[in-house]
Amino acid sequence: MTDYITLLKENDLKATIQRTSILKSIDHAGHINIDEIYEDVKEQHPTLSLATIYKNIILMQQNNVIIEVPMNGEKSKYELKKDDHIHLICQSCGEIRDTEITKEREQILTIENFQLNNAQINLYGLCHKCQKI
Amino acid sequence: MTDYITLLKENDLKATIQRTSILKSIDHAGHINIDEIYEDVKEQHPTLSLATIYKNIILMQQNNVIIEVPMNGEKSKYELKKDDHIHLICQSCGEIRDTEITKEREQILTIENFQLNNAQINLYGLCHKCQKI
DNA sequence: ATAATTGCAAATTTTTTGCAGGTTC
DNA sequence: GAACCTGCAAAAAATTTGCAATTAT
Repeated sequence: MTDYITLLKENDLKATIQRTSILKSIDHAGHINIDEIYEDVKEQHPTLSLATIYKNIILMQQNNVIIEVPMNGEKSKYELKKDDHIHLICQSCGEIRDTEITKEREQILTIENFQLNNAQINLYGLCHKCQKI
Repeated sequence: MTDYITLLKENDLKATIQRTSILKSIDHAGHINIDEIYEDVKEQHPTLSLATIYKNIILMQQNNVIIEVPMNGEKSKYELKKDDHIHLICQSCGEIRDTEITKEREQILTIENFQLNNAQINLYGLCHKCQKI
């Protein structure tokens, strides 16, 4: 993903330098929280305010550009909008890896009397590297 | 579940009236956030302070009495500690239903190179009732 | 040209902290 | 009676708001 301007326009948002910067930061990090975006984005745009980040995070969620990833015991992170997937969160190093919801897995999410809209699956544990330590 | 005093003591926490009240509130609601606990608990114990709730929510999580359920776009809710399970969250009426992670479903949680510790699965959609509306 | 967006500062809301007095075991 | 817990008030942190100036289309 690289054309944030198109991404924004396709979703009925004006392409401001602030928005493309925020998206670049999110895309680059994969999963990132508001404070981290702020630190990140300030390097190129020292005047970009935290209020602008808050406002845009809300707006870009509403317009399906980004997704909130609520975290256990810490601030929510954000990622670029993509199909439902599983987050593997390492409790040792903090790495968040995405993994696909395969067809077989999808069936498992078919639950009687419930019309699924979207799935938020966070698995906490140890990544490959940290298992060896 | 009814014996909150034993539950607390088994997990190395003193059984105060504040703690049993908070647990009763959580247990009764199923899933509930801090403000709701406060409103709830004040009825019986008008002097019970919000600070006490915050302190105890942290403590009871650390001591495995309760679990945080981070929510999309709203404050975290809390539930009594139990085995991993799936939350079915109705986007229309807000109801949160628990459903078991069956043996077949467990397959979704088996992922190469990841040592699973605990699973946080929130499915957003429409409950049976709200599908008909 | 118009409507939307930004940055700032201030307001609000949420969460944490310190400590004197009270409670549990 | 020792250690822990509570409630209060105050502090700190997080988020939202209003508005004049600027920017995107």
